[in-house]
Amino acid sequence: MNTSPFLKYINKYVNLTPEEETLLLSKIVLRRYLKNQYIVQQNDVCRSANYILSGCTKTFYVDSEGQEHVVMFSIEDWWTSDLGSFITQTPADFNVQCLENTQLVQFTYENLEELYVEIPKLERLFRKIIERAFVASQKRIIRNFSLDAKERYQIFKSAYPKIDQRVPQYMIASYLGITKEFLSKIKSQLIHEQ
Amino acid sequence: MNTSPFLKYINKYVNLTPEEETLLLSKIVLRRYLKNQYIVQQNDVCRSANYILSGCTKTFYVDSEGQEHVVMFSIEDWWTSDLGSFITQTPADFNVQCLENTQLVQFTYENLEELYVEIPKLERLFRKIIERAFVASQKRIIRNFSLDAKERYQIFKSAYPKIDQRVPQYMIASYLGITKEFLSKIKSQLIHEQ
DNA sequence: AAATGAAGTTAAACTAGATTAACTTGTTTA
DNA sequence: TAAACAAGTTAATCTAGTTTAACTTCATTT
Repeated sequence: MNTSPFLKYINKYVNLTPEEETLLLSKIVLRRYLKNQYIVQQNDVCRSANYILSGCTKTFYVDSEGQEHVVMFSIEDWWTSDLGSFITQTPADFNVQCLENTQLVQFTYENLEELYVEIPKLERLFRKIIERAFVASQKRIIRNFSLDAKERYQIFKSAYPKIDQRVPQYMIASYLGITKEFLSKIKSQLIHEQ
Repeated sequence: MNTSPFLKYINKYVNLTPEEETLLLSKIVLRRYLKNQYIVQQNDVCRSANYILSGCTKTFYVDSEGQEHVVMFSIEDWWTSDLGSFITQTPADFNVQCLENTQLVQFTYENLEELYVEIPKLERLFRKIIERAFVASQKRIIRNFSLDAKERYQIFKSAYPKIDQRVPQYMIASYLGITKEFLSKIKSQLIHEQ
């Protein structure tokens, strides 16, 4: 597996010296998961923060009625984890499952804590990454309240055109907070509209 | 205004030396806002990250139809800002308005950037704060999809009993993503249920 | 003390989206 | 090659929550 996309990603945020890069690489694990394998399971403690080299995952919650709710999709060059479980090392609320064969850069909790001490610049890196993730999450809350399902679907498609084509429609419906039947109706409306 | 609750808050996350505390205090501004004043206005660049010493704010978005959508409430010992605007120094998506007379500890963008360099521990502080905020935001998205309005209201009341009593009901309805009329109906149901 | 107006309530009519169920299409397995 | 199954579609019926509108309370202004 090739770590250069990962180092390139890191260097967009902070400039690491060659020694720091070596140290960083010594504390990660490269790992392959097959399609349908779980990276995290609800109620287990999430042991890793994961940067995706290739592949695709969904993060989802199974409610008391057994219904799945997709929180997010993650693809190459982005992160996936149950962050709440990871940072507190307590049982996870969410499952993270591979939708394709997936290659990851994994940080264990302990290694990441050590890295924060050894390379303080990484605090800045992860601060910035999470700032952006938080902002995106707040904007999504607002979109869910101020837009109807058709508008949300159109925004999703233009924001994540790659995901729309790689992922089953019923999961996209779940991400949008609607049923697969209603997504189907929206799509046929969009086709017949023009 | 008394900064000790603020320093106590900071020291829950990181231990500052007396010199670092002095430096930190030299780069903050203490400021009072009156009820109804705006700390941030939609489309202005958000100039400050704000820790609340006393008072209460709402963060809200006005959509293209002129409808208000409350993103969050903030009270003492918590933060308020348009983080997306603040970190990128671009126009704000949200308004932040005081619901009571409010006392703030304000960081300008420039001062906070300087502080991150002068006291790298603060990177850790803000990383952790934002991690927690992000986790809460993700959980809220899931609640909005997996619970009905009555359940969301009950969770809101038990999670934020102080806010429920300090804030007009129509704003709480907006935060929950429902109309004030429907919140009214839910409340009368809850009364007549037992 | 009357008038204005913001916040909240109640109830009838309405709609976005859910539920149920029957059907299609493509894929995997026996 | 048929059977079983997962993913998606269509359509009828149903419901959680919206809209509209009339009314109540209480605080503020004149």
